[in-house]
Amino acid sequence: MNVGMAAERSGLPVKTIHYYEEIGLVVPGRQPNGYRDYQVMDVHKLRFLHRARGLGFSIEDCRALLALYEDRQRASADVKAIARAHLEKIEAKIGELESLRRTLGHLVECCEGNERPDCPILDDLAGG
Amino acid sequence: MNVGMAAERSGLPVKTIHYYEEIGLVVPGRQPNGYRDYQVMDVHKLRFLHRARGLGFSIEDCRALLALYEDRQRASADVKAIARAHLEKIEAKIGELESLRRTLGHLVECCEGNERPDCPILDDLAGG
DNA sequence: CTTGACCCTCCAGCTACTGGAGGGCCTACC
DNA sequence: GGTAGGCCCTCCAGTAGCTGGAGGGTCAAG
Repeated sequence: MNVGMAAERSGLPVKTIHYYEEIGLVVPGRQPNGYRDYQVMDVHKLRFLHRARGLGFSIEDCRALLALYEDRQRASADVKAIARAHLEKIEAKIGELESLRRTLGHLVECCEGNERPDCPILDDLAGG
Repeated sequence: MNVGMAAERSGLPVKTIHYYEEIGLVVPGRQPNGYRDYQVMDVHKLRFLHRARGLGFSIEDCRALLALYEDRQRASADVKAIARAHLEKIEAKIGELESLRRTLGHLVECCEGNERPDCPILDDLAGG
């Protein structure tokens, strides 16, 4: 199957699929005319990547997950370790953003937002 | 003052200060020997950038905020608009990450994490 | 006169794509 | 047979915001 069809079935843009091939994630065969030739299993892997990236896993996480996905012998603990590490990163990021939201929200509330030049937001940025 | 001192006083790495010069955010004068020469006001601006970047404002937001910071006539509403737009982006990002956390947290809980190959995480990635 | 700390410029790389140029292939229609 | 449009190819450059390194110059102390 051509790359356009693989894109449609996996939900990934063609350019992204090219990129995944370039970095060795999913490398299809080629048709006699040079066009990429995707098998059903390749499309499964692309969909897997689509979903995993959507959950915020990094490319390197995805590479590891894909290897585990293809390894019928792997222990579920290996997968869980990657997922849990990622979950921790997400939680840290949420904590960070919430702290930002508090600070910035406070500043926005304090600012009159009128024609006058007095602005607690700039004052904070300058002085903090 | 040399870039090293500006770095120390602003809290930014030297490389970052170079970069901010390259993109025209804070452009210092030069000493006769070619070294960068930072004034007190430049350091204020660098600290301003340090704080604003720490609050997650993009470089282009920072450029706008810095222009407003230098403009004694500006209305506080202009600043507030940028801050509020940024706040909305932060809130959207938090919402996204929380949804990720729920999904991923659920998967991690469901996974036995043992020596066996059955793994709901991979099953979800493959089938979702 | 040498050591070490600082400074300079320029280039490459990171993440994960995205867009475009400039071309080939393939099918259908006139 | 010619052409229009849609697909495909490779290669290069750019995005954000730095970061690291190479290869060199400058300066103060001992």
